[in-house]
Amino acid sequence: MVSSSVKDVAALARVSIGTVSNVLNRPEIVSPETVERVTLAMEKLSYVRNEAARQLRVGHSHALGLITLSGSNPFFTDLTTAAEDGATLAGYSVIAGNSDEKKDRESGYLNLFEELRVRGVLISPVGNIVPRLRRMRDRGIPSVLVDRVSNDLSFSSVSVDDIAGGSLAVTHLIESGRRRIAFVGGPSEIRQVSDRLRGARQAVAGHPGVTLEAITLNALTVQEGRRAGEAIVERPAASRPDAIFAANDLLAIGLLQTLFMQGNIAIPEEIALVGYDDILFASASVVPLTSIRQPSRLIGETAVRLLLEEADDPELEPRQIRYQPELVVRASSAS
Amino acid sequence: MVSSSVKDVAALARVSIGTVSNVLNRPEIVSPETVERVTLAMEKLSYVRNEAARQLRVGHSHALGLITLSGSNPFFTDLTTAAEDGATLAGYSVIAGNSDEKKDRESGYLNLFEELRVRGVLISPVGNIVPRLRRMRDRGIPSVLVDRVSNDLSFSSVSVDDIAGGSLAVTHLIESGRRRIAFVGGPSEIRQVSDRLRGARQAVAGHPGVTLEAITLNALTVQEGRRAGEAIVERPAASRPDAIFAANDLLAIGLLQTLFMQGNIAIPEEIALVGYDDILFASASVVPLTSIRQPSRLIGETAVRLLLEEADDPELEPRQIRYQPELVVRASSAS
DNA sequence: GTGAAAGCGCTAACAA
DNA sequence: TTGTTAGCGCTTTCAC
Repeated sequence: MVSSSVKDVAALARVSIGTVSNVLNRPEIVSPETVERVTLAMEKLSYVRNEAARQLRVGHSHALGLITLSGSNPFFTDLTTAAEDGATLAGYSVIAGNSDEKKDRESGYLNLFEELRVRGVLISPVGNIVPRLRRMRDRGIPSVLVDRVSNDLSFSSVSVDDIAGGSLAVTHLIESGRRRIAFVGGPSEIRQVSDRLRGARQAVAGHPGVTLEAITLNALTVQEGRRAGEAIVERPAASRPDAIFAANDLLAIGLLQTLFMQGNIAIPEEIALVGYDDILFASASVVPLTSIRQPSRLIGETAVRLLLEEADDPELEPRQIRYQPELVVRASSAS
Repeated sequence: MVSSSVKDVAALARVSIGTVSNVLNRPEIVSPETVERVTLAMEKLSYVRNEAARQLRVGHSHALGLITLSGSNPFFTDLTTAAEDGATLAGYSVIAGNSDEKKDRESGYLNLFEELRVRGVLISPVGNIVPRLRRMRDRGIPSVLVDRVSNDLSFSSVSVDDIAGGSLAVTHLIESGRRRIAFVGGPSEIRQVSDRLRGARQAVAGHPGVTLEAITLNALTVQEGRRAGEAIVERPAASRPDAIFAANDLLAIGLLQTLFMQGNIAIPEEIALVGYDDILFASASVVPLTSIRQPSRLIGETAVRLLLEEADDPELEPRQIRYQPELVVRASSAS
């Protein structure tokens, strides 16, 4: 048995295929009896509309593309869930992919989204994809940046002030008496990372006695956090930092595993630790984690809203929405 | 500007559209020079194939549908990532959704997948969807169950022995001297939950002095774990369990938050705790969590492989693949 | 309120 | 090796 089409439904209901299409798309213009008859026929045949055919005809799909930096970071999974909820409400579905911070994965999803003629794309970019996005916009696929501002402001964005966040974290560390601060972060091409570092530098700038060391990793994962932790444990105690600001909570949890659980370094006494994102596990980690909270759901919902507005009206001026992060103090930094 | 089509490419390259299609799909049968010329034209026009049109023609898409129970449970996000990797290798993309353990969400995704004419679906079901899957299979969309066995074995599945897992957990608790055991689990319609409880019951059965209390929650989330924890804290100490087996790690972490961090109940001295899944955070939680490890990536990869094989050959007999779980002992249960 | 028919972009069978 | 053509299932004028 194979899928039935409008033609089969039309035959069974003894109407034309045009009418079937109408009950599908504008039931209000067809008489109640006909709607009834057609609906019945659809059920009898368990008809399911062929989205590809619909899309081929109308020119674009009912899907939104979303690319995040990670599929396992709770910050992004929350954001994704919120985006899905928002999209569903508006009658769209979202195809979510994650770049794992890799340019070729990012590019692969963009290809897919173009082939699929998605209605628009939400993206937290790795590389410099503005030219690519511009080309897509020219062909009718708008995009909005999530958790990131576009350099040239030619695209809408929904982000959180990462410079302020970095500053918030490090200021807190300095105010609790720390002097040798290390920033542990992922690849610096990722804007979120470089901005948080920038904020950290700003905070340090006003305090002559305070030093800031930047430790650069390959990714923002628990594994990489562990790696950084091992390197720190191996140092002589005197040359270790007395505080670490991790670019996200996953990193911080990795650090906790090697520093505290394996390395027996007292947190926060010997080293204070601040993470970023305030994921659900931050408060329940081995040493409850001080973190910078971001409104993940709000970002996802807002981004979908902006995107859909721009899909409906391509002439809309790009808008930059920026939320402020919030410091949540817990044991890992409470001296 | 609007997307260009094979027609535009053909015109620019001065070939027929059939030839353009051939360089797209079977470049080996067209002469190198022509390939060259057509490729150049494609680049010049930045042509992107219209997947909807291709799909309409060939009858099915290059996408696989995947429905998990949760988008925020690391067990499922790992499984999803593995499935994506496997699918990508085979030239497919995966559209991942999560039911949040809700039947209507599950059904919504199945509708979407049917409209999209995905090549097949991977699903960790909530309700009894076998009839629905059967209907889809009749229409050419095969499916394989993930993390779950079909009751009637008419579908392939890739799962982990949850009864063995539950038994493993509770046997461990009994052997470390616990007598009043509580099972904290989500909705019992979820097979994983009822099987883990079943395993727990089996373990208890052989030990006369041991009791098992089942506490049923609405979902397998950190929040619900907290809720269960609060209820236990409120009991007089004497009537509290001396061990808890949580149906997953998220629940266990929620329990840790209320029992240990708010309620000042010593873990494992007063209450031992065992979780399930061994997610990345289990080892770094406030009291490192004893857990039952499942091969999440292996499940995802294997499921994709089976699905693709069945998509290529619908006559294939269903296969049941079942992995064994593994106990990982950490501080939360080490008396 | 309903029907007839064109055409979206592509692939594949067949012809040249 | 390349070109021509039918047709996938749908939506949408335009008649009636």
